[in-house]
Amino acid sequence: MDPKPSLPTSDMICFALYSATHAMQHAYKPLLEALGLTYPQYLVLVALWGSDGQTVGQLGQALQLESNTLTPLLKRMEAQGLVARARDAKDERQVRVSLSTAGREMQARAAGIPGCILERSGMSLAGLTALRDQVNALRDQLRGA
Amino acid sequence: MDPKPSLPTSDMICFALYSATHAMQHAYKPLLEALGLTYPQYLVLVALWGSDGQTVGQLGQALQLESNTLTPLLKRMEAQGLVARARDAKDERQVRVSLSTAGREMQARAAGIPGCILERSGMSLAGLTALRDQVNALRDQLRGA
DNA sequence: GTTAAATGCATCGCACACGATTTAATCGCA
DNA sequence: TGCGATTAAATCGTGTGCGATGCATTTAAC
Repeated sequence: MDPKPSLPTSDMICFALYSATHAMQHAYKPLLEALGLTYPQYLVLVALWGSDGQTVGQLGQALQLESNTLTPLLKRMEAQGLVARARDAKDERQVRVSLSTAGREMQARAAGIPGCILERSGMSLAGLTALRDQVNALRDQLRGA
Repeated sequence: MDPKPSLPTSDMICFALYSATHAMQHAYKPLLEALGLTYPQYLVLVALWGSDGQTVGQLGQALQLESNTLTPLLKRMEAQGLVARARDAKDERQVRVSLSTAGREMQARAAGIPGCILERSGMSLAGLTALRDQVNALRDQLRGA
């Protein structure tokens, strides 16, 4: 299952994250496909459902993505009619992203997704939470160093 | 730090993996850049250092990648002179990938990388190993269903 | 009040990643 | 032997990701 049992541990944890991320996206894919969304697009919607009208920079902070990734992604979502993009009147350097009606309605249609994934994971909520905290701790250590 | 505290847990573990993977690749990047490698290319080399002359399919099995990802990746590595690609004489459907001299020499030049990452992670070897096993278990659960 | 620096977003180029399809080689079975 | 089914790579199109760069706007300094 693992690429090579003799791999150094630090390489193996990295590969584990790498392949688990792929497996996770694979699990989300059929659920999101039914809504016409990709995984990063879903993340943008989740962020906006939590707080609408965020700037591109705030979304990037939340999702750990740069503007060069977000701009084309948001433009595709705008073309799909999920969000609207508009320069902030106070500071015209900033672009605020807001949910359209279709974008808000998507929340109800996507409501079943987390439960589906939770079930597929075969883990308890407490187990997942603990794992999440450990993975986040590793991430912050690597980023913050 | 997290996108939204109110996110469902199964979404949050997924995002944790997603962002930790990015952070990990970010940590590898400067080390690999000095060798002229990307992270997936490094993974291919690690796999070949373990067992040279694998087929494209075997590499895909090891790295959990499809031929549509591997073929252009391997072609770039061939253009760089790291590997050679040749049809198997016994079964000409298969393409065997073997290390060049430069590809083998890269192993010594990359020897310090796992130690660097281990240090950057700020975790003990045992801690990393335990985390790796949990992440792998989640991945297998998602994949194997 | 004009200029220099910083900020926020967009553009460009490159490298994955994958679903769907195609092509070439091998296998299975009558 | 022959030919459809299967298998292994390669190809095609779309969508991220990110480093480097550019441009417009705002802020700070003088």
